[in-house]
Amino acid sequence: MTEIRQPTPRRGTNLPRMGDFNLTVILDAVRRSSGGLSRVELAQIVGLSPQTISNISRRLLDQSLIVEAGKEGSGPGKPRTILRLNPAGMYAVGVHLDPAVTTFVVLDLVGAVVQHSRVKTPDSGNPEAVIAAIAAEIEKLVEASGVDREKIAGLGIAAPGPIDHDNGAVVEPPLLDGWDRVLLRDALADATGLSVLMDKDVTSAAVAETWAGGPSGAGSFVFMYMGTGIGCGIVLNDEVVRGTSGNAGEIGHIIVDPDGPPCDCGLRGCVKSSCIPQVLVAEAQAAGILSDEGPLTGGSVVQERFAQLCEAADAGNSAAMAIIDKSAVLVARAASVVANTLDVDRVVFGGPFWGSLSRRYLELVPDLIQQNSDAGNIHAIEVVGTGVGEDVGAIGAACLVLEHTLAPRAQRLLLEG
Amino acid sequence: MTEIRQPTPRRGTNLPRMGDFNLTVILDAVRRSSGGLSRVELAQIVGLSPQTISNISRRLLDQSLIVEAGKEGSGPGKPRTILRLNPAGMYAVGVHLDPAVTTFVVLDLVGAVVQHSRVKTPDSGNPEAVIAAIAAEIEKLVEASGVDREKIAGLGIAAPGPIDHDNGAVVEPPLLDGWDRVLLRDALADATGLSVLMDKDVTSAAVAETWAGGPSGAGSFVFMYMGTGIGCGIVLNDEVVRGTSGNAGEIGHIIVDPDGPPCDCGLRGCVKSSCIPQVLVAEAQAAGILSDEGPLTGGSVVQERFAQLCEAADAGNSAAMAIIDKSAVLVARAASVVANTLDVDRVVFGGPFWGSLSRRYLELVPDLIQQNSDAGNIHAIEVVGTGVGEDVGAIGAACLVLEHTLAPRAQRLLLEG
DNA sequence: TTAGGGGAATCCTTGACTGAGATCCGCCAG
DNA sequence: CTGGCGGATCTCAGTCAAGGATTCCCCTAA
Repeated sequence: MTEIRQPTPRRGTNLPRMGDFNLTVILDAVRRSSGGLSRVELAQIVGLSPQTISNISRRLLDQSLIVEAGKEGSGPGKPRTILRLNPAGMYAVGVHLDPAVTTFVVLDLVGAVVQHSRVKTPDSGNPEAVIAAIAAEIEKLVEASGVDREKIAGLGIAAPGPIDHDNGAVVEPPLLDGWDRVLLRDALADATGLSVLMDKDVTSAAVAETWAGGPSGAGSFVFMYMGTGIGCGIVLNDEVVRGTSGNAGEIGHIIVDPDGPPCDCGLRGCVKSSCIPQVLVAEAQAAGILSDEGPLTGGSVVQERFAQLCEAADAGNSAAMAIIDKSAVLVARAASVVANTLDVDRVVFGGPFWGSLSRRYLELVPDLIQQNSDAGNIHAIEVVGTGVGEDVGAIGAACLVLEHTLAPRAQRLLLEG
Repeated sequence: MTEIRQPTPRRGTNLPRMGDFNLTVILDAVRRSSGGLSRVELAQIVGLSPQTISNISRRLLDQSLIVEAGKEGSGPGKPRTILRLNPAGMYAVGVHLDPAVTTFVVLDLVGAVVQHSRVKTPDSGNPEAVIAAIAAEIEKLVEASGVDREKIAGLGIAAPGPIDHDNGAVVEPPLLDGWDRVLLRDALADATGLSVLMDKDVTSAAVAETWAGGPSGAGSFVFMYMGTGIGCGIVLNDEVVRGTSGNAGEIGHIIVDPDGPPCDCGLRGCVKSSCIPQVLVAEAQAAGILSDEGPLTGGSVVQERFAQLCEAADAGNSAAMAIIDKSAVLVARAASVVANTLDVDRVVFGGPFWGSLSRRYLELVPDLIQQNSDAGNIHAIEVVGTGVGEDVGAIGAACLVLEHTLAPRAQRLLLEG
C-alpha cells in the first residue's frame, strides 16, 4: 500500500478550448433562465463583453441550438431580442437498464420527453440477445419520434451500480445474471452507431436534476434516489461527482438505526437492511398490513406492494404510517450524513419510488435533516422533491449526453492527453 | 422550503485568465515532480507547445518562482535544462488556532517550514487581546525568519469548525469561550496588513497534503484528521471540497458502532461518542490502564494521556491494544462511509494524534477499509499516513495561501462578478 | 566534423476587447 | 399623419494577447 498510483497531472488550456467553453457557458445561462435572455443580459451574467456574446450567439444560432424569440422593448431605444433554447436543436436517447423494466426516452434540448417506451427486462442470462433487443427498441423509438438522426447527439445508459466506468460495464449487478463485466457501452455503440455514455442510475438521476430539474438543479446538492435500493447522486458547484470508478453515491452501508436489523456486512441497521422498499414491504407483510403474503420476487412485485403500503399509509392506516414515518427518519439520517460531510445546502429527493413517498416525506424530512445538520447554525438545508418523474433514470441517461456535450464543465477547458 | 436560492451562475473566461491558469499549471507540474522537469518534459505533461512552455517559464523565472538547476544530457544533442521550484520564491504564514495551543509557521514555496513557534492559547474570553497577541507573534516570527516581507503572499488561519466562511468567523467553537462569530479573518488582516484566508483545520490539513504531502497529495483522496475531534478533508481531482459554508468534512455523527455509547445527538455509537481520543482515554482510565485518574480537562491533558495509552499499547499491554484496535475498526468504518460515498481510491491519515496511532492503524485499517469498500471489486483503496507531521494544522493554514495563489484551480479561469 | 536534440525568434491563427457606426423603437413637434 | 430626435441594442472593423507552427541557432556526444 505504499506505491501511489500517479494520476494524470493537470493539463493546460488553449484558445479554441476557451472559445468552446464560453459557448457552453452562454448556452447554460440561456438554458437556466426562464423565458430566455437578451444579449445584454447575457453579457452581464457571464461577464463577457456584448461583442463576444454577439459572436457566440451567432455560432449558436448557426447550429440552431438557440433561436431568436421575439423582442422585448419597454422604454425608448432598440428593443432586446430574446434568445431562447431551441428544443429541436439537439436530441439525446436515454436507456435505463433496471432489473425489472428497461425504460427508453428520446429527449429534446430543453429536457422534454419526445418519445418514451418501456419493456420488461428479459431475465435471460444472455446479454448479447438483450443488447440486440435494446438496440432494436432504440431504432423503433427514434423512428417513431421522427427526429432527424443527425440531431441525435448520442445515447446514454443508466445502470444499477456498481459499474466499471473505464470499461463501460456493470459489475456483479444484483438480479441481472450473466451481466458481470459485460462491455455494455461498447456493444451498444457498435449496435446503434451512436456515441454512448454510461453511468450509475443515481448519477444519471442527479444529472437529470441539473438539466431538467429547474432551479433545484443548480449549484450544489445531494440527490437521494429512492429506487429498488437507495443511493445518492452528488453535484458540487454544478458539476457531478462521479468518483474514480464512477461509483460515487454508495450509501447502502451507512448505519442509520443502531437497533435495526442485521445486514450482510455484519453490522446492524444499515440503509440497505433497514429502509429500502423491499425491507419495508416485508415489515408490512409481517405486520399484516398487506393482505397478499406471496414471496417478494423481482423488482416489480416489490414496487406494486410498496405502492399498496404507501396508499394504506395515506389512507390513514396507522401501522402503515408508522413504517413509512420510521423510514423517513432513517433516510433523513443517511441524507444528513452526506449533507454534513459535503456541506451542501440542498437535498433533492427523487427516483421511481419517490412518488408514493413524497407527501409524507416532505412533511417529515426537512425538519429531521435540519436537526441533524452540523452547519445548521450557519445555513439552512433545503429539502425538495424533484420535478423529474418516475422515468428519472432514463431521462437522466439522456441528460448524460446533453451534459457531456453542452455543459460548461471545467474539464472541457483542459487539453486532452 | 420551496424557494431556491439562486446561486451565481457559471461565468465565462478570457485570455488573461487563460494565461495565468497555464502558468499555474506549469508551476504545479514542476512542484509535483521529484527533482524538477525540463521544458520538453513539461510540454509533454501539460499538453502545451514547447515555446509556450518557454514563454511561461520565462515569466516564472522573472518572478523567481522557479530556477534553472543544472543540465541533464544523456545522449547526443543539447542537454535539457532542469527547472526547479525556487523555495525562496514565495513564503506564507500559517496559524493554527486550537483550544490548547496556537501554532505558527512560516513556509517557503516548496512547503518546508522556515520558522516555527507554539504558544499556549490564552483562555481568556477576550478575543481582541488574543488577536493582538497572535499578530504580535506573527510579527516576531517573520522578523526571526529573516524573510523579505514582499515575498510573503499572505496569512492562513486554520480554526476548529464550524466556521462561517463568508464572514471569516468561527461559530460556537467548543472550548473557546467568547469566540462565537468573532470576525477573526478581517481582524487579523487589519492587524497584520497581510491578506488572510481562513478554513477549518481539517480542510487545511487536506490542503497541506496536496501541497507538501508528495505523491499521496495528488488526485482524489479523503484526509482523516485525527485531532481532539475526528474530521475529514476532501480533495477531488486536485481540488479541495469546502462546501457551501466551508464546513465540509463533518463526520462526527456517522454511526460506527451500533453497540456504542450514547451520543448527544440521541443515538448511539457516533464517531464523536465512540472513538475520539477523549473517549478512548476515558475508557483506558476506567479499565485501569492509565494510573493517573485526574479529570480530563483541556486538550493538552487528553493529548498527554492519549500518548501514554498508545505507548502502553505499543509496549504490549493487551487491554490498551484492545482499545486502540477497536478504535481502528470504528475509524475505518467512518472512513469507509466517506470513501464509498465519494468513490475515492485513497485515504490519508494524519493530524496531531496520528503519530501515536500510526503504527497500529497502518497494520489494521487498510484491510478493514478494503473489506468495507463497495467498489472493492473495481479498484483497491490505498491507505497511507501523511508525511506532514504534528503541525499539519499550521502548515495547512500556510498552504491555504500557497494553494489560493498558485494552484491550478478551475475557479481561477472564471471571470469574477 | 556530423548528427541529433533543446531552446528561442519570428510569424500566424484565434478569441476576446474596444470604439464607432448602423438599427430599431418610442416620443414629440409640426 | 409624418418625420426628426434620442436612447438602447446590436454589429462592424481594428487592436491586443495568448498559444501554435516553423525555422534557425546552439550545444554535446560520437
